[in-house]
Amino acid sequence: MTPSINAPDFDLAATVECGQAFRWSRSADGWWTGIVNGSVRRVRQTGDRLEGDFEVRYFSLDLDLRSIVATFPEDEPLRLAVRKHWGLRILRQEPWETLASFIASSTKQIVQIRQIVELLAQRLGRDGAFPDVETMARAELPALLKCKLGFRAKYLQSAARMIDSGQVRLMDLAGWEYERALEELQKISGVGEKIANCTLLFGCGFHQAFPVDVWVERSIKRLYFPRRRVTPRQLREFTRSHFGPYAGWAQQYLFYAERMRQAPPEHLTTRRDGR
DNA sequence: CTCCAGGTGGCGC
DNA sequence: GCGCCACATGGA
Repeated sequence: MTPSINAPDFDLAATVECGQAFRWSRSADGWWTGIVNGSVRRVRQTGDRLEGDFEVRYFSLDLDLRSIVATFPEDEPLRLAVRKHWGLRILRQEPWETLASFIASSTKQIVQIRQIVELLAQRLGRDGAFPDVETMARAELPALLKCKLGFRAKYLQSAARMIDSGQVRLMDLAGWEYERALEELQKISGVGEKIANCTLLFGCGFHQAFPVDVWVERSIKRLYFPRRRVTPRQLREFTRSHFGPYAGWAQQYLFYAERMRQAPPEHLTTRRDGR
């Protein structure tokens, strides 16, 4: 019989579908299948019961969601997003796969990011696992282009090479100060503030990292700065000061709520008419 | 066919 | 700093 635990304050579907991970999919029978740290995992949630091949740490089930949300500012927009998607948790993912996935993400739709990550795993990885840094560092550009990376191929290749050669110390970042870790990642060409923050939040345990993409920017402008001009400088200042020590978690609630406002419920497909 | 996508680097101001 | 543009590729 499969192992199971009581997992209160947890929404498996929201957690794996909110845009932070790209290798989970749901079967008709309600089971989710994902590849975590190179191995296949099958998980199902029924009410508060979580069963299957789960890892408590990966799903951040060792953290108390109520305590985290208690650190959020008392504002209505965030309160609504949290209520709507209660149980969404930030995953603890592998740093390299996280960085690589988000390098692949720039100006791509989520369905296409999933496709690129899958192609990289199938063509370059072992047994469907995401290719490690060394493998990616040795990969030639044409091989990466076949994975539909387009202009991102050279960025991914140089990222792998900088990490493999020790110029960027990806595996050490978790123990560093946030600002220093952010700067370290931005030494990589093709990695700016947004991708660096995604990597720190989803892959390196920095709860305060606050990625600002087009959806979050739209959300924040609409909810917090209606009919006002906001410069990039002001936006950055706001996202770093307003949301507290778990700002990244707040960001994910805002991101997912904004996506769900415009997308059909179960798939993160896009509409382009803005309504 | 046209438009656009979890951005970034390089450019001119 | 800020605003603009190119950058590959595929889905709508």
